Amino acid sequence: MSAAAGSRPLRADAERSTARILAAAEEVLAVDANATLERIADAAGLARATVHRRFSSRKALLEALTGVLNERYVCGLEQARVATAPPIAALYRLTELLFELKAGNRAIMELTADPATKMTPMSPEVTAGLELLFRRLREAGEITAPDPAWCCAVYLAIVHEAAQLPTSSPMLGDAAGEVGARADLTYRTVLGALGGGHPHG
Amino acid sequence: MSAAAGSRPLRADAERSTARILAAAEEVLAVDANATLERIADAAGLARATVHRRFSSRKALLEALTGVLNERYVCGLEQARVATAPPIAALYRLTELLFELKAGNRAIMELTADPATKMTPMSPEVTAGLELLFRRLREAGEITAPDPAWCCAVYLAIVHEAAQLPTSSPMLGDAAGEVGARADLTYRTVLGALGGGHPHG
DNA sequence: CCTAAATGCTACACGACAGTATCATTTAAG
DNA sequence: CTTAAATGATACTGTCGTGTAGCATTTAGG
Repeated sequence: MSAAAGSRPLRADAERSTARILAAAEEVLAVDANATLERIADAAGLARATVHRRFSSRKALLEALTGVLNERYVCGLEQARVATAPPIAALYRLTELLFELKAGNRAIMELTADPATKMTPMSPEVTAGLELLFRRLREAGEITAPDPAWCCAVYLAIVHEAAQLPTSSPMLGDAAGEVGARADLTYRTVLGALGGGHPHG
Repeated sequence: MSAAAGSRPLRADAERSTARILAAAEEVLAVDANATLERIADAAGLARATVHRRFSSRKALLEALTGVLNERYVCGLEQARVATAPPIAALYRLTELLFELKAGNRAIMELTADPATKMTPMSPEVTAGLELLFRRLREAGEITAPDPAWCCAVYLAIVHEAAQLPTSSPMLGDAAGEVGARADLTYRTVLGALGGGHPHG
């Protein structure tokens, strides 16, 4: 669990602090990407100095945070059996997991990449997993869009929009609970967007 | 054309300065939403002091910029005859216009709204026009999604993604030029996403 | 219990940026 | 041409956020 395994093992409470800081950062930065370290410290119930003790700089904190997010994506990709399960099932499962893990936080992923390079904030592992999924979807005839990169972009964009959709929307009407309804909507929308044969659910 | 018609008519060169500043701001802020006023001034070929003369504060500049963007949207909605033309044709025309006018700059629109309120940066007029279009699309049976707000969100998200798609993508293969190909892709993707009957082009 | 680690708190240095002011110079417009 | 507006350049102020340091206190862990 430790953020950096390079140094001596941290004490138990210190480890908890890092976890609380990362959680607070995720929560605060999701609302305001330029939030102060002090705001994050407050949300974590800690002093700003402690934040600086666990993370040498703001940049370091952001990188650690994107690391956590990437881990979640990887976890989701594994659980969804993106490489082995029937691709439609994998897509559905992955979508559910993304909403459960609240990994749909697109804004946070773009905090690390500096404005100049515009590099992808997602790890190559995650990108590869997602592209594999959409390649398999295409080979199975579930979608027609030939470019995995485009598929990923559309998928993540729709996940983001579905996550921000107000609970009162008629798009989330029946059946399952909060996350289930959003996942369902995302699933159907993405398949339609990428040329799936299901015109509707 | 003047940003604020409240005061005496500006001299011709001053008016040009404001225009150049707004153009530079649009260009620079599209890359880095937190760019300095000095960077904007440099891009406009003006001194930072001049920026402060034409716009009383950074906030004022941002508001003026979103105003310009909103005007473009309104212009596009009018030209596309969103209220009167056959809805599919209006959607296609509007999409073309958005790419021509480079109005797809989603990031800039979110600069005005402070993180707390999370209000929509688009003017009610634009929102109403877009929702009208999607309501008409639904009534015409072109899409099935019942929530206009969801339709708008998905539409704008896909426009944004299509705008960022690299020119080398196989999704932009044949037929028309740059903007035409992106508009075409957006059009097909959106209809599919919202439950349109066209599984592919 | 005892030691070392971790934290809270305060103060401070440093840099970045917004905004203001002044003056000389250029430029539009009558 | 003549006047007033607009600009460039420079300097200055004030604020905010990051990062550092020191000290007293609390807490984990042997």
